[in-house]
Amino acid sequence: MTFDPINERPLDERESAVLSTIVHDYIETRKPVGSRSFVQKYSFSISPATMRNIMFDLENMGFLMQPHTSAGRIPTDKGYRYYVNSLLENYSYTYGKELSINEEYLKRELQLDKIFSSITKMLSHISKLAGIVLTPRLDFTVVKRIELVSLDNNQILLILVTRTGTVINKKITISTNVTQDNLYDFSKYLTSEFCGYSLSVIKESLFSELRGRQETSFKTGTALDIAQLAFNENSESELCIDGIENLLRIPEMVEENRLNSLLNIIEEKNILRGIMEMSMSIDGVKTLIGGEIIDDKVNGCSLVTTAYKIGNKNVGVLGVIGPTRMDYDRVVPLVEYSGRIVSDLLTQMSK
Amino acid sequence: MTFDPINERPLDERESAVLSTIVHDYIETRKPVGSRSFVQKYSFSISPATMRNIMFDLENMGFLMQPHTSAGRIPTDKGYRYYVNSLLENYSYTYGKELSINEEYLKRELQLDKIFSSITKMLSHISKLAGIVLTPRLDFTVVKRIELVSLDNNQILLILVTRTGTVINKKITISTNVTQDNLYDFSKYLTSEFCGYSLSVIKESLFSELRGRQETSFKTGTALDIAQLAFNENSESELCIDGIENLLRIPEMVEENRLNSLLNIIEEKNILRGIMEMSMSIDGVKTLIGGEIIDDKVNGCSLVTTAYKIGNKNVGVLGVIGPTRMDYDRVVPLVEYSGRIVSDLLTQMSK
DNA sequence: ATTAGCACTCATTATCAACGAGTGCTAATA
DNA sequence: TATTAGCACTCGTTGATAATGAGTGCTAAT
Repeated sequence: MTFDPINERPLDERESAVLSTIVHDYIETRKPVGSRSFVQKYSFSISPATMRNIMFDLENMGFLMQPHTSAGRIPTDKGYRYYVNSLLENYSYTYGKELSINEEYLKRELQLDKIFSSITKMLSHISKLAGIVLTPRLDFTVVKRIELVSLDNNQILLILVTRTGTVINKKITISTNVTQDNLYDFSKYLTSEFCGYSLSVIKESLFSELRGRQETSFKTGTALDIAQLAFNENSESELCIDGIENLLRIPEMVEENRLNSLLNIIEEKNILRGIMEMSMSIDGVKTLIGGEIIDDKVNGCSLVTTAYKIGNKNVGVLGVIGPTRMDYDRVVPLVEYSGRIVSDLLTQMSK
Repeated sequence: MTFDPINERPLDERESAVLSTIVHDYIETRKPVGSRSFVQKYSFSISPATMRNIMFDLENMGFLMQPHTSAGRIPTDKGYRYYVNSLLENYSYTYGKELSINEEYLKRELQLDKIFSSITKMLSHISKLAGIVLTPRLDFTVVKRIELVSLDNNQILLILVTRTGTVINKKITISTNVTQDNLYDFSKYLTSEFCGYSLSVIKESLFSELRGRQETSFKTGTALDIAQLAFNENSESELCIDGIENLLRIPEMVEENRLNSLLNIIEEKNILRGIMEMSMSIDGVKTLIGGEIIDDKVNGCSLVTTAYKIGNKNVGVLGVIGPTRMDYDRVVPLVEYSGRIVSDLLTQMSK
């Protein structure tokens, strides 16, 4: 793409209004927008010819394109970008309760990962697109209780109760034989020592702590073994996606193989995770349109995300993925609102 | 439908061969089967005219139908039924490893419900249709350890370790205040007393047991409270479904609103659960074709299921749901084989 | 019982014209 | 100078018509 100073001038008021209206109309109807009917439909007080001139300019500046000669115009990615930007500028952040996210239901979820898959489901259900949630890294999880339960002679179940009241299970295998009573003692010790700390902190201090400890009813060597296995794994954040079937009902997704490219990206979760993680450090809603997601590897898709917090700290990202021609007017507030709900929920639970 | 004795005669050898081949061909091509090309393609040593006569008879008997006059024939549900029956008769049960179900992976799953959702995923992935699994009722789950962990002043986490080495969590809320040490004691008691018994047995005997008990370090009243909350819930089996998006890629599912009726049934999980439960008492693969699933509420779909066991006891059902025109030659062995794998796995894990 | 022959049906495909909504360009206008 | 009317042109969509071809049922001959 060559840089052309003429093409980079800011839009005047009328052009801006026209562009936004065109994008809006196209999102609504999925039909290329033509000058004559467009002027009529929106009662612009200019003639179709003038409209054509404006459209011509907007096309030259890269905001619009024609599917073929003698067809109306449709937005380019740049056009959508302009639309979304002005949407975000004038955004009121007062979206109502009509989204009806069932907080009570979420609170009752016991299993940590289930909370997030529930949120994913809700996002997809309300948006009628695919919901996507990046869970918090376990490293940041603050632990309230640590319990060890003997399963077999050499298998131990580690149960972490998090500050939010959810539960993480992990099975570990050791070589030496340990009695349940020993484990009770060790559990007590761990809980009293590390209650209130995050997993990453525990990981750091546990080993030095253990080595320094003298009097114990439990062999230090075995304790170290257990601790190592229990806390040493680097706990990645997880990526939940749900509602892909919604995308399959969207015509522009099904036509051609847009679908395939999208499904590929979705299956290669690491790529998507990387993209999501970039939103982690940003407050507010972030949109990625078309090629912005990942250079031209995915076409015709947009990703709307926002980070969610525990307290003041951004811990994860949630959002929606769908066709570029999605209803940003609804999706952006939905994501924004969901982010706040989830933040509130998690913050409240961890008190 | 009127009963017509002529229509109920058994098929002779040639008719049988023709019918099976027609069904087979239609499953392969999704094109109505016409006499002339059909005779050619499969080198039948009869003339198209004779083939027409046979087809005419088969149509009269209800095995075939014409989408419109002057089109070839396609199978009716009854036709599919005949095909599947003869498939099952000659079925060798020696299907190979090419299905590549990742047993090792499954074994590592810690959370009980995750095992079954993994199995569901695999079924859908391999069959390219929707996988469906009815999990065992928790009542039948044999418990190996029972642990109680105090969360809050009045919240307790119940952890059941099952014989298969998986874990069930449940949060319970009581009114009185209990210390963790008390809970340790109670956990020990519960484990020593009920290790090896199924939840249903525990439920029955726990209360009388507790009431009869005299000397205890733990107030009997509170223990009863906890036990009641912990074990009293009637634990239904769960229905996992995955891979619906596969169905959306199948043309005959998308055309018309077949999809809707199917999705409705899938969302009303109770209906489907009832249907699945009927397969529980049957050994071997069970197929339900078209209207057989549930009288004409779902059209054009088939359900292939088999029960799976722990030891000798059927505990759950797994299978595949897809269009009536599915590849039974592959799906039936897949389901059969998966059933055996899962049975082996669960049986082995519970030793 | 089988088959050749024949008239008939009907979905599919190709062709072609008419239509309409769109465009760019030019010249007249406010 | 910006706007607009007018005009020739493009091109996807629609609808009618005809040709094609794969299929059928029926009848009579083998």
